[in-house]
Amino acid sequence: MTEITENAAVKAEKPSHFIQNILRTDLEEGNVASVVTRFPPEPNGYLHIGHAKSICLNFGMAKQFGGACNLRFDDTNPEKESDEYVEAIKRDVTWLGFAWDGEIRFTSDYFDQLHSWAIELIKAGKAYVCDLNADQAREYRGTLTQPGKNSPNRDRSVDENLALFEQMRAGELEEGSCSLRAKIDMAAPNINLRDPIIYRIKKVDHHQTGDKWCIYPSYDFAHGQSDAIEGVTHSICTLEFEDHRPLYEWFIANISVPAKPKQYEFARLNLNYTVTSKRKLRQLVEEGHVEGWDDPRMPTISGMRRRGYTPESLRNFCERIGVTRSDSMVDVGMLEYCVRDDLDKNAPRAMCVLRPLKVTLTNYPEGKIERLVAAGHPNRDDLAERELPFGKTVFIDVEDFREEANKKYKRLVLGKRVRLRNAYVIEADEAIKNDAGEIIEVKARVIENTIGVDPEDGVKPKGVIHWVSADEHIECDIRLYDRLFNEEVPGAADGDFLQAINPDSLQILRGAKVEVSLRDAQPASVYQFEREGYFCLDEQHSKEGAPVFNRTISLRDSWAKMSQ
RNA sequence: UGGGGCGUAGCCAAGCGGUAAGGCAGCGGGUUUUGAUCCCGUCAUGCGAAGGUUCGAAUCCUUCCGCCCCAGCCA
Repeated sequence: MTEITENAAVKAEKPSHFIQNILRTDLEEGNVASVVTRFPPEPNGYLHIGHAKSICLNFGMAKQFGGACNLRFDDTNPEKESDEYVEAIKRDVTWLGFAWDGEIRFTSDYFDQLHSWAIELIKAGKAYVCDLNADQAREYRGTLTQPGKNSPNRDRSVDENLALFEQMRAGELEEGSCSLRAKIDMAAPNINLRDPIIYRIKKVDHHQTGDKWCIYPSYDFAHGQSDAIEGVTHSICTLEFEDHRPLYEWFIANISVPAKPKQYEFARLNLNYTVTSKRKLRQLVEEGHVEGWDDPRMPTISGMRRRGYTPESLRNFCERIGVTRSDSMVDVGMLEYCVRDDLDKNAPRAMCVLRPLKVTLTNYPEGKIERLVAAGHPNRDDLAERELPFGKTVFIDVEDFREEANKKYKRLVLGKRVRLRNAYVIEADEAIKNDAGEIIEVKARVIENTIGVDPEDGVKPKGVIHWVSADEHIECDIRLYDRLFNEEVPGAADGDFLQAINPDSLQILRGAKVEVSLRDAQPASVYQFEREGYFCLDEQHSKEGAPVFNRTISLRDSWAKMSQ
């Protein structure tokens, strides 16, 4: 009874997407015994939010349908790849909350098999060594509207092809001088079928296989066959590979592979005000526009992790945006919502004054320190309470005091009352200024007996502001982040995405004051600094006794909206 | 102008011939010792456009329009 109701509710809340429909149908009709997917990154850069969508999809489908998902490094181009990236990718996938089936796989694990399948194609008269160089090959390929011309070497004998391919393998031929091509159709309207290159000479060491090979298979030749070797049933990739599907199927049909995997495509993630292209992200790193791949402003998994985004929030985001075949541009506001949603529920609360203004409580006894207690979270009693030392001098934020203000301003105003969160109601009497006319201190009074209750005289405080004890607190730096780009589609305007970089994406505040309960804060835990936002310790910049906090994201701020 | 895809609200996205789900954003209101959270309400006579079929069309047919991808020995 309950189950039926719950299932019905779940169904109404979250309809299935087309990949789920395909998997369910294939399982029901017995087309596959179980589902096997794979996440196939090339280790040539760090994973970003777009990869998170693919990871959640591939691992998520395996999990939902009781199947398996492999992690396979698609390492067919040693020139661009490195072990640093494979380590980072493993770390990121794990952090996101997924576990791959069995051992890590590498396409390079299959180089021997792939090589013998290439020979199989040659023997079947379906592949040949072509002597055209890259420029010539381009000319022979034709254009989008004109068919290509056959290579002069297209009808070489099997024996000659075998001998030549062996020479390629043995390193006897120069890089670029020739290649192994599949013999399909130079007049095919789909350019991918115009005798695609399946093996090329690259005399470079490989991060996994060392100097064993000087020829490497192309993506097209390696991917589907690797899927077949691993028993992948559903090879899920992005839309730009759609035109490659006929080629994927051609190889599977013409080679003695152990299984017949199928390729399905979905739309990659586009996020506004964000760049999700490994090439561009690498450029930001290499040209020093950011601190590194894990800079908190980067949309990389490692950057978001350092920023304080949680695995749960990212998974939820990927769940919410859906999986379709239509190009879309998701609003970053959706991501921000997911981050706030998770953090609001789970982040312990604390107080931190970002821009300190000294407040002296003239009627409070000199030297007296009260140990007040505050909840760890307003809606959860399972999070530990914390102790707040309260004394004669406190810091509040400069933004929270005005000499005069209209009724909409719900903070401290001269002659008016405000509540110090988790503490007393106070009333401001005087603003002390320096020679430049800047307010450097506020003299105020504590209204007695106002811990947990309103003032006895019936004059209620206008609002609630946060504060930190001047006697006991921790000095820290705060790093505030804003979007890295000012344009919705960076570079769409003049073609150069670097021109769209937001010069104010990082703002550092020195000398902020955070409450003492954060003495042992760890980088992995995110706190809500009440009324300000969510923050976490930055492991790169923090030093012993000199913590630095990253603002993960601000709180929603309707005041900022109405006051502008 | 070849081939392959995609068009449902500002942004995602259900819907698959029976009279437009849900979420984000926005707007209005309530609760609140965070201007947060939470709660309530509101937000497409309309589904890229025009014709057609049908008692009935976002769903079927025709034509048109727009956008994306493909001419690496990258993936």
